[in-house]
Order: sequence, then C-alpha cells, then structure tokens
Amino acid sequence: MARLNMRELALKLGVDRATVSRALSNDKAHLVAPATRERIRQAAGAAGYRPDLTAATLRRGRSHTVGILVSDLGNETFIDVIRTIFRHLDARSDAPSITPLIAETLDHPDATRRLIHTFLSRRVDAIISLASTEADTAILQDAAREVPVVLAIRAIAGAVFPSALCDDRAGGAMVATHFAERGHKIVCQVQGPPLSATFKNRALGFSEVCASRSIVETPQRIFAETATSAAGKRTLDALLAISPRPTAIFAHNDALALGVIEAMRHRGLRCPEDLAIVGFNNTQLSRILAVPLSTVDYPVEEVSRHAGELVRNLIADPSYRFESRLFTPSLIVRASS
Amino acid sequence: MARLNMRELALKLGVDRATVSRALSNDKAHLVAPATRERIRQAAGAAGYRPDLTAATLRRGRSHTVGILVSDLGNETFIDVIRTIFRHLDARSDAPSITPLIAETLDHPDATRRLIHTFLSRRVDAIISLASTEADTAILQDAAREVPVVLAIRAIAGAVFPSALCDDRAGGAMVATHFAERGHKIVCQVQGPPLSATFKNRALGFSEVCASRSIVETPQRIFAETATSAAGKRTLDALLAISPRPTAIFAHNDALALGVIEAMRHRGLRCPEDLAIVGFNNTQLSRILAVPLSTVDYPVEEVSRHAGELVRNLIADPSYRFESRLFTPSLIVRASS
DNA sequence: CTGTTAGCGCCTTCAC
DNA sequence: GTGAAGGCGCTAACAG
Repeated sequence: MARLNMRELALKLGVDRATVSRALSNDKAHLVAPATRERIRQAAGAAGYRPDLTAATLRRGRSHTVGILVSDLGNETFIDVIRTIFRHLDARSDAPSITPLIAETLDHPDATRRLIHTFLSRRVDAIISLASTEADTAILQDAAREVPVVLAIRAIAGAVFPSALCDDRAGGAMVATHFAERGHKIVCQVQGPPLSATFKNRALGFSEVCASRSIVETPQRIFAETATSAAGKRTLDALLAISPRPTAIFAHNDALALGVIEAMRHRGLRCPEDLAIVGFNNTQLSRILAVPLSTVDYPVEEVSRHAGELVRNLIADPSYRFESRLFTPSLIVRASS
Repeated sequence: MARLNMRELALKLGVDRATVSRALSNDKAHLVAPATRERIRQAAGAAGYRPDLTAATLRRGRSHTVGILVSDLGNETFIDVIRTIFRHLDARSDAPSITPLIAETLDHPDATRRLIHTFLSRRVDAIISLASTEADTAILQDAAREVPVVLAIRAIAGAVFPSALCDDRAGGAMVATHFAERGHKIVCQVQGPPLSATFKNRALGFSEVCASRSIVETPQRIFAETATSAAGKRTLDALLAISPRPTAIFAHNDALALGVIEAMRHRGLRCPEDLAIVGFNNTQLSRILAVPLSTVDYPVEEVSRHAGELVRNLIADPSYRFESRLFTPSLIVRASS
C-alpha cells in the first residue's frame, strides 16, 4: 500500500499542503478556520494519513527523539529510571511526544562512542546517559557541543554535566550507621566495579562512617567483577576466609546481596544470625525474599523527574541555567540486618 | 557548533556533493577513484563530519531502523532476545547498522497502537513484536501492509505472521513427563496470564501429558495476575488449600517459581521435599538459588536468530517466502524437583 | 570516474 | 485564513 503523503491529501481536499500541515499541527492549528481544520483532520484520520516524521525532522531541525545510554538493560533500577524519565517527558501533552532511542553500552567505551555517533547522526534532540564512566568523558563532552547531554544515576568526577543523581555516599553512610547502631564491630563491603562512580561513592560513604564510629572494616576488600547475583555468590568464600570474621556485610546492590544470601543458605548459614546483610536499590526481589532484605531505597522518582526536566529545559533553551541535583536515598530496614 | 554538512565538505575539497556521498557510502565507494575516496574519507574524519541519517532516510525511503515491541522491559528473557536479535542483525558488516526503536507496551492494546503508529511515522523498515496478544491482531495486520511485521516469542492464534517461537506446548509437556517419571501423582500449575499465547500453550502441553499419563491435575487452577515473583508468592496460600494436596508445581516462569519458593521458605516448607517445583526460562536466578531451580531452557539463540533472519530477508524483499519456525526448549533438571 | 539535476515529504516564510 | 515557493541534507538517475 503506497503511503499517502501530505500533497496527495491536500489535493484530495482541494486545499494547499500548507493548510493541511497547519491543521494537523499542534501549535499552528489555530491559524486554520475551525471548519476547514475539522474537515482536514477527519479526512486525515479516515485516510490513515501518517505524517512522515523523518521529513519533518529534516525541515524542523528537531527530531523529537532522545538518545538514552544504559550500561545494562537487565538492571531493574536502570529500567525503572528510563521508564519514569519518559513518563515525565511525555506528560506534557501540549508538546509532541518524544521517542527514546535506547542503547546498551555494557560499559564498553568503544560501544559508547559508536552509539553516541549513531545518536548524533540520527539527530537526537538530547542524550541522557545512565552509563557514563570516566572513560567516556571526552566523548560525552564532544557530544555536548552538538546537543544537550544529561547524566543520570552515574556522575563523572571532575566533569560538569547537568545531572540527576542519587547521593550514593549518603546511602553508604546510612548503612554503616545502621550497622553501628546494631552493635556490629567488624564489617565488610562487597563492592561493585569501581568503574562507575556509583559504587565508589557508596564505598566511600560507608568507610567514612565506619572510621568515625570506630567500626572495623576488614582489611581485605571484596570486589565483585560485576554487580550481579552470580558474582555475589562467588564472593562468599572470600568473605568467610577473612579474619577477624565480619558480622555484617554491605553489598553494593541487591543482586550482589542475593548472591551472598544464596551462597550462605547453601552452606547452612543463616541471615541475619550468622551474617547480617544490607543491599542497595530496593528492588522487587528484596521484598519477596523469605528473609526480606534490608536495603537502601533508590530515589527513582526524583532522579528521573529531574533528569526529565533538565532534558526538557535544555532542549527548549540550550543556554538554560541548569542545576544538577543529588537526591537522598533512604534506608529500609527489614529482616536481613 | 554548527554542524558541517555534505555540501560544505564537498566545497572544502573541491569535489561535488555526489562524489562525497559515494565515497562515504558502503555500496558505491568503488565508483570513486581510490585516491579521491581516501582523501574524502580522511577529510570527513578530520572534520568530524556525520551524515544526517534523517535526510538520508527521506531520500532513500529506508531508515535502517527497526521498531521492537516488548511487553515488559524488566523481563530478562525478552531482553536477551532483543539483544541477540540485534547482534545477528548487525553481524552483517556489509550492511549499514540498524538502530532499534525499543518500546514497552505493558500489554495495553492502546499503548501498542500508539507505539506502532509512532514506528510507522518514523519510517521503521520493519517491526518486531515480542508483545503480541490477540487484542493486537488487527493493528498488527494493518501495520503489516506497510512494513514487514515479525512475531517473536508470542504467537497470535489464527493470524499468519512470520514468526520465531518457542514450542511452549512441548515445554509444558516436558515438565509433566518429568513429574510422571519422578512418581508424582497430584500436580498443579501456577499459570501466567492467558492473555499471551505463551502461557496458554505451556498449560496445554502440561495438561495433555498429565491426562495421558494419568497424573491428577488438581481441579483448582491457580492463576497469577502477572508473571512476577510477587504474584507467585501470593499463590502459595491457595496452593496449600488445595485438597488433595499436590506434590509438584509447574510454575509458568522462573519468577513465579521464585515467589512460590520464597513463600514456602517463609512457612518452613522445603523444596523439593515438601513440594517440588519447576520453572520456565532458565534465567540467571534459577542457577544461583541455593536449591537450584529445575526449569525449561528457553531457546533464546534460535528464536532470536530466526527472528533476525526473517526481518533481514523481509526488508530486502517484502515478498520473501518466509518460514515461521517453532524451536524446542529443553528441560533442565536441578535440585528443586 | 565525476558532475549536474532533481526530488524524497514536510514546514516556514512571505504574500495576498 | 489560505496559497505559493523554497529548502532542510542527502542520494539516485542521467550525462558526459
């Protein structure tokens, strides 16, 4: 079925293409006589006319498209943030809706560069990165010369981008404080890959409080290669080999925590009696466990809303005086600690 | 920074825009003298020139874009299939790379219609739906008049679309056979929402084998509102109220299985001693559990490859005589059954 | 092998 | 309130 275009539709109605364009637009519809406008909209609907957005993009210089980089599509928190950002972006029913171009970097700088290149070639109106690492600083700065670049979830140390972040350091600190209050003297972290600022900051906040409250962080540090439950599971042996043995673990996210818990269960160790555990993110998983997981609730809503606002304002006015913000998470104490 | 366009680049090099276009293309580069071609490519790289793909799309009538519908971005199996499809689509290094437009339907027919509309307006070269339900039949058939529409994972009964599916009925049958072999006499399913053909077929295959091997399926059927662990957790009360009490459960996916297991743990019931459980999908989760979950391995690779091939061939030639295929999953017996 | 020309479908002046 | 005309950046068709 050949697609109907605007010229053909105009011809059929005996009006000019420009009139059709105006009648079908959001912002210029008032320039068309109400009767004509309705007639045109009716006919467009009946004929199944669909404006060609690639042509409109070329003409307008605006694609109503936003590129979004995420390191791992399997991460519930990232997905929640993406969903929520676009819910906010599309909530403005006056503005035309925005199509996200979602791409996964898997934390490969090469992939990141390629994807950003693609975004720019496709004329995205802005880029949101939930995946930035220090390796991407230069690429992102380059991109920022062409379109607004907004960072969410992950900051880049030493680079100034409009951003919407969780105060991971405060989150780490909350966990340490909680351990102190529960009387733990020896604790340990199961750290996520320090490539992303997220985990670095969680570790920092936790360690600072441990130092100030004279809790001993075991000298051995446990790093998981990835922030997944499989990697978490593999850390238990190392954890149990530590002497003196910690009584509480801060796992840098819920997946890691789950891995540790399953490994413990396998060995017949109980949580929290043998080892208390706190995770991070407050994922669905943390709630369904038979021993519900203590965790830090990620401020998904706030981070997403602010990221959405930054993007919207920067698209409307690239010189918009943006404000980066850091949102405070909150500790949720459940049965695992 | 004003973006450089092809005309400006050509001017700078003292050649025609068409020559630049050819030199930078994949398929017509051989038409340009090697020396000129290299000079142009160098200069393009140095100047940071990026062809405008929206303009190219308009001219070519091909966007090198594929729309992909998924019901739930939080589902590991869907994400795996999406990843794998695009790995296959992009593997052909001769062809220009394809940008996916990923959109989540949450199984709302309205959202589906809107998203398909957007895809077509953005001139996608094809649509892949991993989210089709019977409510979408008409919309998808409409769309199929404009671009190839390929179904993956979920079929639509009574509609003919090129598709790449898992033989869910066979999968359900395998689980029942396994229960028969283990000597279970009374069994029950925790069914996912029948909206998607997936769960209907799993249920059917399971029930058929139960009937033929004279295993009793408990008269009460357990339906989870969604195929999530939270919903699975809530089914345990109903399961335990069934009389006669089943000794084995077929949960329609791993998330449901996990929910049931956690609820059991909460009550002090052991798996598999008190209740054997088998899930579906062979997700990461199923492997890390302390009592590793028996499950049915989803043929992600085959489904994805075939979906990718269908899309590639149908884009190249819309009248391509496609073959829909059904791939057989395989039972993985672990400790939970 | 390279240049010329035209036009993809839309939106935005400008004119009336 | 509507029409006429041009051009966004690219590539296909046709010359030469």
